[in-house]
Amino acid sequence: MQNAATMADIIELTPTGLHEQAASKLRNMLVEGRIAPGAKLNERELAQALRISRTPLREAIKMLASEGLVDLLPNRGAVAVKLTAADVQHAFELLAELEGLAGELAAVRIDDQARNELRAKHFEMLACHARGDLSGYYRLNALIHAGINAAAANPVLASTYAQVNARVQSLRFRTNQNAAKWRRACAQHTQMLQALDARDGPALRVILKLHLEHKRDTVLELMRSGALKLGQQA
Amino acid sequence: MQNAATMADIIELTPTGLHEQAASKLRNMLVEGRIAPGAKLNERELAQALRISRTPLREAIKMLASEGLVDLLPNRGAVAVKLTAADVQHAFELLAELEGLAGELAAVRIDDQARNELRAKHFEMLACHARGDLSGYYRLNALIHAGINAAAANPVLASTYAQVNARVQSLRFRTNQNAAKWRRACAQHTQMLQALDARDGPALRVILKLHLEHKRDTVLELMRSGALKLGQQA
DNA sequence: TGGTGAAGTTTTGCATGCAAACAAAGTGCA
DNA sequence: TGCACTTTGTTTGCATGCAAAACTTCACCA
Repeated sequence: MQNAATMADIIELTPTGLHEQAASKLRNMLVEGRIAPGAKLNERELAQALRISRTPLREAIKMLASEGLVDLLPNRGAVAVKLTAADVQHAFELLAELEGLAGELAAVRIDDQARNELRAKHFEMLACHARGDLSGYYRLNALIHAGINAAAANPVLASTYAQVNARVQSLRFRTNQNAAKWRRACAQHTQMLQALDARDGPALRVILKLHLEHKRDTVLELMRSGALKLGQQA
Repeated sequence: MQNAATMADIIELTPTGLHEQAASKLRNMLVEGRIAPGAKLNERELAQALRISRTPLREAIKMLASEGLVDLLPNRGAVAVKLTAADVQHAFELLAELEGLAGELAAVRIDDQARNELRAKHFEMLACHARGDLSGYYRLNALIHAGINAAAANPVLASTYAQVNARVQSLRFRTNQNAAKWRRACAQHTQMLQALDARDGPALRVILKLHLEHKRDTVLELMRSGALKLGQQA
């Protein structure tokens, strides 16, 4: 009968219910911008597209509303949140703090294996930079930041960061840095690794906070120049 | 979208929908401990108690799950989250940081009127301390911290703080301080006001962070001594 | 012509019904 | 008695149906 328990654990991988599947798919569509900011979420359409009924879909939408990804309009359904410049500033103001805290904790709590793995990913990322491989750079960059958050060993912090980050992820997604900013980001990443090696929590906090503030500026510039594109998609 | 949030707050008077009403009531019951940690949420019972059908109730439960107030067990419904000591430490680790950030921002952004109002509440709170009026003290204490968070003028921070705070609110609720800790808390509040007057953001950050860390210790002590009581309610 | 209102359509919100999963009690067997 | 299996009742999860609200269309009138 231990077999049954093991089986249950194994097939835990299969998405538990339709509402969670729907929430997951919609979440991806929202953060990737496949559902444009400001777009209305038609229940019947989405239910047909996801091959489910409206009931679990509505439950999923309520979850996304609590995560701040959609707005609920009374008797008018849900719309994908459309961030203003102020919203972005507020979100990054918080993200910088959260990532700073994660870094300070990670510097103290990380073990050698995780730090070595981060170092490996760091150099892979520098390789992507050298080749001009932007998508590979972003992938590794995200993995490094996720690794720092994981090393902080605080699940509440991790889930909170993920939730706030999801709100601005679609904007970060579209960011195309220029060469100078890209170099600066890489230099900051090198500093991060040094702070990690020195187990200097306060230093890593400062670096990460600065790193996020630069990212904020990049996103805001992009928003101001390319805001029409996003708006017209809605 | 602070616009939507503000609007929603204003017309909070009009009950928007049954799912939101249910979520609000359940949230209060969970935060106040009227639904014990670990307790199962029976859909039919709750639906009858709230005089609604299971459909909007289930939507409300999904929202509470996204807020971290209940756990969703596949095919087994929802249970009120039961915090371990580690959970509490993680939550306060984050709360201290969030409140510190709010303080640093508030010290710079607060206007004279709001600061005067905070000062007034501060002295009212000291009056409650002098009279030994614990419940009045808690009420004013909560208002002061809420005022600082509001003065930070960052809706994303505010809602995030509220969400994390809700998870541990039921524990703070039961906290009965001893005289020495109570005095220390009051002294810290006086320091807060001084930092606000000096518009010294970093100082206010440090004070608030320390304040929350002390609160964390108090809650953890209470948990260890009275953990059985909470457990048996489940 | 521009605006107003009324009928029809669509969409949301909620209640209900049904099938599958779970929990519990009872039955048979060693 | 102790244990495995069956059976019954309960609960969850999802689909469907229906009423109210909102949007659309179009005719009407100043």
